[in-house]
Amino acid sequence: MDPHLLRTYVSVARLASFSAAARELGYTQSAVSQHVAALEADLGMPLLGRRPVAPTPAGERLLEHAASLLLRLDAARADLARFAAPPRETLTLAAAPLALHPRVLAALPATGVTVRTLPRDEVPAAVATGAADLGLVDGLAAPSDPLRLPDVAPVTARPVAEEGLVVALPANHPLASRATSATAPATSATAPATSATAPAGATTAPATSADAGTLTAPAPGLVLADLVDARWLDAPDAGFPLDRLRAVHGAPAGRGFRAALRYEGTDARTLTALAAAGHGLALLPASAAGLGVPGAVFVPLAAPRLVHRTELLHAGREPAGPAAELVRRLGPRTAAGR
Amino acid sequence: MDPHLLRTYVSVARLASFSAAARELGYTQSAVSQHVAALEADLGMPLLGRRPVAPTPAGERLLEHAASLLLRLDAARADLARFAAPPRETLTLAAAPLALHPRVLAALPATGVTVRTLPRDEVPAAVATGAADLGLVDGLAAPSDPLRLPDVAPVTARPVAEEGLVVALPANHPLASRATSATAPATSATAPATSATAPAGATTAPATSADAGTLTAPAPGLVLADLVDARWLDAPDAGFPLDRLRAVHGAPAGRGFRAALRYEGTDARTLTALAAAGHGLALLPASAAGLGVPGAVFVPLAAPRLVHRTELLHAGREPAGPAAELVRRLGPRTAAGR
DNA sequence: CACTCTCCATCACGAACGCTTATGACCTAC
DNA sequence: GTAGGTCATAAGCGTTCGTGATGGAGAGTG
Repeated sequence: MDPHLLRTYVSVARLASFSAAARELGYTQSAVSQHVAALEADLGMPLLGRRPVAPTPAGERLLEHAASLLLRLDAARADLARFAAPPRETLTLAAAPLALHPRVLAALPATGVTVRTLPRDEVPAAVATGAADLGLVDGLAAPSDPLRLPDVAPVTARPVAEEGLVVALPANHPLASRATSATAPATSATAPATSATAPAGATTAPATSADAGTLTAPAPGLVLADLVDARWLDAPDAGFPLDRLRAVHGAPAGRGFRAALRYEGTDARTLTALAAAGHGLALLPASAAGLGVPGAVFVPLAAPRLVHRTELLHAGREPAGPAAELVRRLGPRTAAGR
Repeated sequence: MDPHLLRTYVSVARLASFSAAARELGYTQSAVSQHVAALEADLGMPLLGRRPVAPTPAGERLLEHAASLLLRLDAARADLARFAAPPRETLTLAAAPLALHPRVLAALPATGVTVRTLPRDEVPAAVATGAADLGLVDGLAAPSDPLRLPDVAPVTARPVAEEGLVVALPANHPLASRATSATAPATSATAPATSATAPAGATTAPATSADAGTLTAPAPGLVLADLVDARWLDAPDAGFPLDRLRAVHGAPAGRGFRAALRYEGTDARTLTALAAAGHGLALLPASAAGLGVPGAVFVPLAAPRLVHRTELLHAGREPAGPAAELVRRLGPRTAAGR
């Protein structure tokens, strides 16, 4: 199980071609063929079906292991390199689409910052391999529970903020009347000041309701179970995967929360605009109301009791340089939670 | 970062000797020297100080990574091998010293079972590498919270049981009067029936306090904070590491919970006997009262609100063979918790 | 059906690598 | 000072690894 062989195997499996993998890796097709043969001989089982080139069941299994192993290998390299090199002056921040919390924006240094939006599950890898100094990931969790991050990469997580969840609707949607606040503000402020000062861990109650018309008799929010049969935006890279909603609701994978329009991209504002245009519902953090999307209505999610939690990731034990400063500003308490 | 080089590096660091590592690995001392030199050249930094042979700070860091990487490499191998081979007939169970819960004992098949007690942090590795089919780990956690397992190995955890915690004392200890029940039963039953039928997740309330008189209120149990200055048994392989108690109490590492006698071993009954003999306090699951150690008194822990949680580990997605049967008997609910 | 194109497997060869033996430099013990 | 231990270095040599060339197997085309 030489990592070299694993690397070529992963390439071959991904490209479904020995020749293409050879081109990508700078090898000869012959070498790639020998690599795969060596790996299959080492493990004593076929890994790839030829013609067409596709992984066997065992090969599929190996792909999962190999991805994790190679990532951790790179992460170890990066960690050691970071250990020796002097701390960088610049700060690169990898953020999931909905994770760029106002609290973080307020704590960023004035210069030398690069922000990169990535799909949610690529952020830990970016932090681990050193492609980014810090990462911001978000997700659904019970109040004050840590996020269940995939343990593909060794990173340390610190809580940043928790806030309520809302469902984005077009203004003419039948359920829009349950919104507690008015439509989105006209000014498209980049950093909404609401909840920017809320301490992490505090469950942001849906306070400061604008008008009291919807408070008592009509439901103050939506129940996710009532939206199982609705049409949702399928935005695996920008919002929450629909399977996540199904898991939260307890539905089996593939049942309920049907997809309407599918959005392949990582822009949270685009996603909100699509919801506002009636192409499907979207579950968003409450601060999405500050995105300034005209025509969007946000209805708080009343049940199940979930929060949108944001966590800050860094590699290794303690960050250094500007990353350390940012961590210090965001998290005065070092070991948060259990 | 060839795993071969990592393996030799780990051996050299552990044995603090190039020559000894060469003997252990079946290499020449020269080869080991070249391995280390190659690794240092690859990473561009010294890893070992010579004379005496000791890791540099960067080398210490690499050791952590290397241990995890090599373990995962072995785990991947074992998983693939398991994937191809027919399911085994026998069942090997690796259990932490306090994790062999009566519920599990009751569910074991009649024949073909091997139980192996290991230190707590070696159990996941044993399961991942295939040295054991299933693992049982225990730990302190908030009620219904999953254990925080070190992610050194890719394993799947399922809850088995939760029960209260007790502090083991000798009968003549000043705090022994706070015990709720009498001393250990005379009969040394192998499988205590108490709490064997208690459902998982039920917090064992400290009920039926014995007598009053010590302080203002007749405390029905002990508060961990009152025992910070007591002398504790230091049994890193059998009980809970003292650092774990310090972390629970919020004390900095190394402060409080001083060690009295140190026990190097994995026998829970021995540990209880040491506590009964007055060599120090020990924090144990409530079912330890059934170990049948004469002279031992067990006082429930009233605060902080913690439970002794037991989880079952298995490698891969789904177990096969007798392991699958055991998992099925223990965990009717497949996906437990969040 | 022949032809061609592309794909992957196999063979042979040169270069590079990896391990061993042998030797040197250095330290500690007596 | 010598002996015994350590680790580093050099030379030798077998093995491995990658390349280039060749061959068989399908797929598409006329």
